[in-house]
Amino acid sequence: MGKKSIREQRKAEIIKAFYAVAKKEGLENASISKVADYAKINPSLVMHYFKTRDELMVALNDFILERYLNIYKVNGAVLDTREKLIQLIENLFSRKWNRLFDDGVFYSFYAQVYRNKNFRESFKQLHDTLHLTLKKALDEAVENGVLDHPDTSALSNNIFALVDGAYYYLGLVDDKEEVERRLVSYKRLAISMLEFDYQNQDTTI
Amino acid sequence: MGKKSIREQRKAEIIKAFYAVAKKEGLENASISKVADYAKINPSLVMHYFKTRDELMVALNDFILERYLNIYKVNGAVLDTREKLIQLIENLFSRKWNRLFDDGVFYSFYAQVYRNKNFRESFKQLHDTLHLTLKKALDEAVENGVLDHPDTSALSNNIFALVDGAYYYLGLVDDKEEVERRLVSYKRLAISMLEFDYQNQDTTI
DNA sequence: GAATTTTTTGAATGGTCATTCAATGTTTTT
DNA sequence: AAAAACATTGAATGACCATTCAAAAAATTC
Repeated sequence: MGKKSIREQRKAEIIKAFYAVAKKEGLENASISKVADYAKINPSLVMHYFKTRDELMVALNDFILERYLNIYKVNGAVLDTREKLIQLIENLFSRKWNRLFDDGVFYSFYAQVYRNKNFRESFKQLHDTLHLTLKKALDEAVENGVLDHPDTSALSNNIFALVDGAYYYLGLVDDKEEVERRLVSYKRLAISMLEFDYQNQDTTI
Repeated sequence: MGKKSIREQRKAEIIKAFYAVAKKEGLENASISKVADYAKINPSLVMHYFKTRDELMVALNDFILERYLNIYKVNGAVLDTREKLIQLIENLFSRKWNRLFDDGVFYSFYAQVYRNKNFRESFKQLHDTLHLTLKKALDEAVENGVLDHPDTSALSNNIFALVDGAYYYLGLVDDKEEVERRLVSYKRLAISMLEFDYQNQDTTI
């Protein structure tokens, strides 16, 4: 009895409108009215589905984190050759091309991590999931004899540090050729990290 | 004739108040009134020295970038021993301890890089300066025979990628012991990057 | 077509925002 | 003490903000 609910679709629409406005004008300037305008609905409708703007923020954050997770989704490929392993590493650096969300919006949310414990925890959980996924892939490579490394967990973390740092800097670069050049350098370093001969390393730091 | 101007000191005070409020409540919530309250002056006085809020933003950004530059200021030490070189690299990872500004505020500004070309350019210039400073230090180490590396420019960029990525992730970590553990791992990797034997590396990527 | 449920609107709220402007205070020089 | 230059205030502006609420519109069931 009564009208069929389209609640979830509407909410999704609103979140996407919020994202679109934030992308264009910055998260801090994405107001309820602007979002409603963009979605061609009444501002009250936004408030109907999200009691406060904060609720909308959390929803957009979840939306972004979900997309972020997809970016690094492991293609089911079995890591049984050196080439596939290298391809996996290189894919980590190609966020730019299959990017599904805006870096400006992402870093705006990231900035909140320092003031909001909930944000911090969900961000950390996401990143740890990503790191763990890579670790598992590396473990598979070890099992298949295409990688020899004593600590795949540390290796995974280190590779991600490089990826994150790379994109942090590349966000500042306009020149596409410079971006390409840097990416080659970063990728080469990441791949060299697979090789590193820990036995010869001085551990007395 | 007339009153002595205290313009520059007042402006500095206001910028610091702006920074303090932004640190506490987030950049997006740091309004003129709140800044004036914090500085115990009238909101109009803020507008007297900064015609628009945007002008205040730019001023705070410059202030932050300046501090950021100081963090990595090279201690005049001559890089003539292996230990000093390693110490220099390790210092890059100790932002946490001599941190002079808030990461939340910093990343809020960084997020603007994606929408504002002026911000992007000043950020890039700052980072390139930092990278170049490290490169010069590495060159000195090469001259003094404590480092053997074919491309100190790339090495400098790569080390910074690791530093930036490291702090990106560490911003998510509450547990101090975990931070320490990670730092050790990152530092070890950075130092191992000094060693890397490029002659043996497969360059057909 | 009445009852029910959900969607959607439109008008109103009070608060805060950045910004303007005229007036007042304060310090220095002559 | 007058004049000049600068610092500072306080009141007012209109725009926009998130949020509330009651009413209307639409769709589904009986």
